[in-house]
Amino acid sequence: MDITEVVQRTGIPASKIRYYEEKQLIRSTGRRGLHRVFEPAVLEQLALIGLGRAAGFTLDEIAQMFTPDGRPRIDRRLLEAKARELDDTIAKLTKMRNGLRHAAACRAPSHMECPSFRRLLRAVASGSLRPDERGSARRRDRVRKR
Amino acid sequence: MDITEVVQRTGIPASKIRYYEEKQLIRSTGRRGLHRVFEPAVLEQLALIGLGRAAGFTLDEIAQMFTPDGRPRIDRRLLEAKARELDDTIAKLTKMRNGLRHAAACRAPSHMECPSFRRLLRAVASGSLRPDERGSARRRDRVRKR
DNA sequence: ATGCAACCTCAAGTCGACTTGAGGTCAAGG
DNA sequence: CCTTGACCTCAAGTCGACTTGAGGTTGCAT
Repeated sequence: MDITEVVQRTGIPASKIRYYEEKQLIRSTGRRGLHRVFEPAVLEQLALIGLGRAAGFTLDEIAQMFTPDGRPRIDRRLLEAKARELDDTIAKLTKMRNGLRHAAACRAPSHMECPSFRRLLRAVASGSLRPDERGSARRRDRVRKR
Repeated sequence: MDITEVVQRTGIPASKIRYYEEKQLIRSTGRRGLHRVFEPAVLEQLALIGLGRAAGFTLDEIAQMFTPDGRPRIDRRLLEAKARELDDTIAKLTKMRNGLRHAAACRAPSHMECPSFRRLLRAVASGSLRPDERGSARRRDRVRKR
């Protein structure tokens, strides 16, 4: 497979694919002339990277978790730690989603009158006031506006 | 409350608080001389912003969802859309976490032999190959390394 | 009244993750 | 054989979200 096919099958721009290769997150298996040649497995690897990014991990963290051929690294401690970060993130997101959903549905005149929304505020204020002190999943970056 | 107290109670650096004010995500209610004065409610608002960021929303998106005093905006359509983005993100994260957790626990000699991990790969490759085409939660940004 | 730590502003810098552009090479179709 | 369009490299630019630093002002304890 050449890079164009990878682009077509994944929707990921070529520049990003080259960048990932440069960063050692994936590998091209050879060249036809100048042109990179990829194994089909790269499709799965790219999807995995996408998932990792969506999960809030940095490229460096993803590089730590998986080898450039998409297999998980053997460091079980690290893997379990990352899983726990995700637990934490998932819990937060769930809280947030419930709050949003409720705010969207609620018919209270002002949302401050809505006990459910106030409950979210209290939970947020008590639980996660301090920003993640230690190694939770990382923040996301800028919007892709096409 | 002056900014120092907000810093102490939230753990958020003053620079960030000023930045959020500049960006209209929060408001200081006055000045004592030069010094900003904040209402206690700002603590909840900051926590809410933190939650939003952790959920992968950009500051602009958060500004859209909440007023500078921390109340949800009335646009129920938008709020529900954001909630759905979160559903999607949560589903991905859960998949990822399960994969990671399994990889950490699994005793298979190579992870490629592990049916459970291969199932993750297949799911990832089929489901989320195309990067979020439209308005899902956004990527996170750089690591804070202290 | 005086000092000075702590606040202020505003511009510039940083960081991760990419994208863009200039300039060059080459595989493949005509 | 000769285009030509798609690919290549490498440097520089961009974007969001902050942080840092220089230079200035001031609430408040002594």
